Amino acid sequence: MIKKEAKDIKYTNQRIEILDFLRKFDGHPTVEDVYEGVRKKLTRISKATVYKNLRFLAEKGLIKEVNIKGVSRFEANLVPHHHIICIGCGSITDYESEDLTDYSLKVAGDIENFEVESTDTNFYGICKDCKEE
Amino acid sequence: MIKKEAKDIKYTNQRIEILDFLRKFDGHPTVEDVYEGVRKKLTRISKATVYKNLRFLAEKGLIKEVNIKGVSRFEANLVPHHHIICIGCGSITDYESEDLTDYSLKVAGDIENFEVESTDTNFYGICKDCKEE
DNA sequence: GTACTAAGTAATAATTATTATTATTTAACT
DNA sequence: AGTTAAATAATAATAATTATTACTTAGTAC
Ligand SMILES: [Mn+2]
Ligand SMILES: [Mn+2]
Ligand SMILES: [Zn+2]
Ligand SMILES: [Zn+2]
Repeated sequence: MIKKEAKDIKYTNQRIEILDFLRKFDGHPTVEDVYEGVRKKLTRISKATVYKNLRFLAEKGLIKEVNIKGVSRFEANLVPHHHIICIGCGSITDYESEDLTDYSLKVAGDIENFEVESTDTNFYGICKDCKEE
Repeated sequence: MIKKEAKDIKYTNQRIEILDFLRKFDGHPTVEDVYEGVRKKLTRISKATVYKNLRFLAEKGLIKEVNIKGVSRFEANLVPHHHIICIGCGSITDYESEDLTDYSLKVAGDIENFEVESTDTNFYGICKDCKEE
C-alpha cells in the first residue's frame, strides 16, 4: 500500500489504488486495463477519474506514459529503459541498457538549442511467437 | 507529381495527393493536417479516405507513422532518424544520427528471441523558445 | 475530535478520433 | 472500349477522451 511519498499530492483512495495497480502490474496497461483492474477494489470508480489520475500521476512523475502504436499506456517503472515492440502482435517488452541510454545522452549533448532531459529507444521487429507462423 | 513507383498499388488521385502533400510538408502532420492540406486540391475528399490512405501508405512502406504524445503523425522521410520532442510546446524535430542508429542496432543484436528490424530514439526536453520563459 | 476548505470524485453529457457500411466511381488490365 | 476488383464519398456507428456539475473527502487548523 502506497503512503504519502510526495507531499504536494492529495492521496485519495482512487489515486492510491491506481498507483498500487501499476506497481504490481507487469507490463504496460492501457487506460481500460487500469480501469478494469482498479474496479476490482473500487467498484464505483469512474473512468474519468482513471483518466485524470493517470495523467496527473504522470505529470507528477510518479508514473510514465508511453505511447505505442497510437495507444496510451502507463507504467510505474521509472528506471530509464527502452521498449521492444513486435509489429506482428503488438507485444511490448522493457529492455534495460544503460549503455544505450548513456550513448543516447552523449549524442544528445551535440543537439543545438535544445536541452535533453531524457531519451528512450524503441526496437521494432518480430517476436519469437510471431516468427513461428 | 508521384507516378507509379510501386506496382502493387492503385494510384488514385487521392493517394497521389496525400503522398505528394507529405513529401512537400516539412514536419510531422496529423491526420487533420493532411486532410486540410489535401483538401486544397481535392476539395471533395473524405476524411475517411485520408485515414485509410495514410494507414495504407504506411503499411506499404511509402510513408511512416510516428506516434508522439498520443497523437498519430505521418512523414514521408524514410531515412532512419530520431525525434527531438519538446515537453513544453510539443514541437517535433527530426534528428539524424547514423552513429546512434548503428549503436542501437548493435545493441539490438543482443536481444534474445526477437528480430529487430528498425529502431528510433526519442529525445525529450525543452526547446530554446520554451526555455526563454 | 470538529470545522473548514480546496481539491477530488461520480455521473453524465459533450466532444473528438477512428472505423464500418454501402452505393457509386475509377484505375488498371484486356 | 469493356470488365472488374479496388477505392471513394457520404454517412452512420463506435471508441476514446474531455468537460460539467453537484456532491464528497483529505488535509489542515483549531
Ligand atoms: Mn516500459
Ligand atoms: Mn521524423
Ligand atoms: Zn509478436
Ligand atoms: Zn518548446
